[in-house]
Amino acid sequence: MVTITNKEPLLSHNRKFRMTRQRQVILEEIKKVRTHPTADQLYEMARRRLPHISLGTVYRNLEILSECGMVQKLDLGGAQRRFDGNTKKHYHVHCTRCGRVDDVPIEAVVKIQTTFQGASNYKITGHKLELLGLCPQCKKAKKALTKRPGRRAGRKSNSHP
Amino acid sequence: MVTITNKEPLLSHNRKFRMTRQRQVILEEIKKVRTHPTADQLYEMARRRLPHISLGTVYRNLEILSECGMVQKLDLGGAQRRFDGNTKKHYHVHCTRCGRVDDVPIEAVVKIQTTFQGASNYKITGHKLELLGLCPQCKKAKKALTKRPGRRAGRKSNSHP
DNA sequence: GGGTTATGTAGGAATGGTTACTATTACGAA
DNA sequence: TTCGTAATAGTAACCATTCCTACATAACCC
Ligand SMILES: [Mn+2]
Ligand SMILES: [Mn+2]
Ligand SMILES: [Zn+2]
Ligand SMILES: [Zn+2]
Repeated sequence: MVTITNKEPLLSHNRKFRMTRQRQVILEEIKKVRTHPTADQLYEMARRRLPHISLGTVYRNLEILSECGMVQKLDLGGAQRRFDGNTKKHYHVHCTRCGRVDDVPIEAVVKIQTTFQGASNYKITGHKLELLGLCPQCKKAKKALTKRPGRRAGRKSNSHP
Repeated sequence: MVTITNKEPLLSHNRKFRMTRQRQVILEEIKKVRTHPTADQLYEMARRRLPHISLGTVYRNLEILSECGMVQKLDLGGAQRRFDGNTKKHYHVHCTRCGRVDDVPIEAVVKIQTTFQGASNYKITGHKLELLGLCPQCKKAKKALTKRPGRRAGRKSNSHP
């Protein structure tokens, strides 16, 4: 269980933000899960506690919270952006069958950047690595039935059971 | 200069497509550049030769051409998808300052996947690696003037001079 | 060739995630 | 409390992408 202080204001550069009830709830909800939810998944989660919160508020606060380093904005390929309550740099695995996203508990390999340093005329300063594969569930499903493996993952189908 | 046959039909699985004038022009234009253009950049390029072509036609044909393996669809982070006339698997560098995208002429490192094979309970089957850095132009600009380094790259600002 | 059906085409309309705007409300300092 | 500012809910606008539909063309059979 994660407890977040709601007394001191958030800081971003030299701008300070209030910790409002909505912002607090969004932050608590994203810290609660490991599912890398999308903005509208978080909207649904927050709405269970604040039925009048609006989707725009969720988007705006996720932007602010990531600006303050309290959450991480993920830009994995695909239509919808995802958010991560874990702010440490880490890699992700993306299930190619159901769309689920999980952490890969290995620290960032900076050696990758040095490997590629001379390969182009760019000065390499960072990298983004995303692993692709099959989650445990889909491994089993794939092994069992060799039917057509479920067409492209629907928009809201990557809930973690 | 790249010449593409327009006599034999394109094949995708067991579906065959005609090589229409529009499709031909789009293919020629993307093969002509190394800039990884977006769909509407290609629309502008094609429009210089076919003033009546529509944006939807460009999207549809890029989809078809990538399905046939004649072009590559790139899903780098960011709003707009990019397309690549080079169909071989290769890595890309993304300039964090101007948004330009270039090739990294190093073949795909499959070792990456084996490194991460046991790190999660996923079966790793692929990976996406994107390098970030400063292009030659922006290296110079950064060194010369330490002014504010140009806000986030505008939508149509990454033309290669 | 003539007729018929399947498939592809171009352009415009619709979709959906995201952001921007506006009137109203909540907060915090004086 | 009062005043000034930031945040909110609700809604409209935005824009990349996808879908729809009337029309055209190819393929097929006879
Ligand atoms: Mn994570
Ligand atoms: Mn390329
Ligand atoms: Zn899965
Ligand atoms: Zn640059």
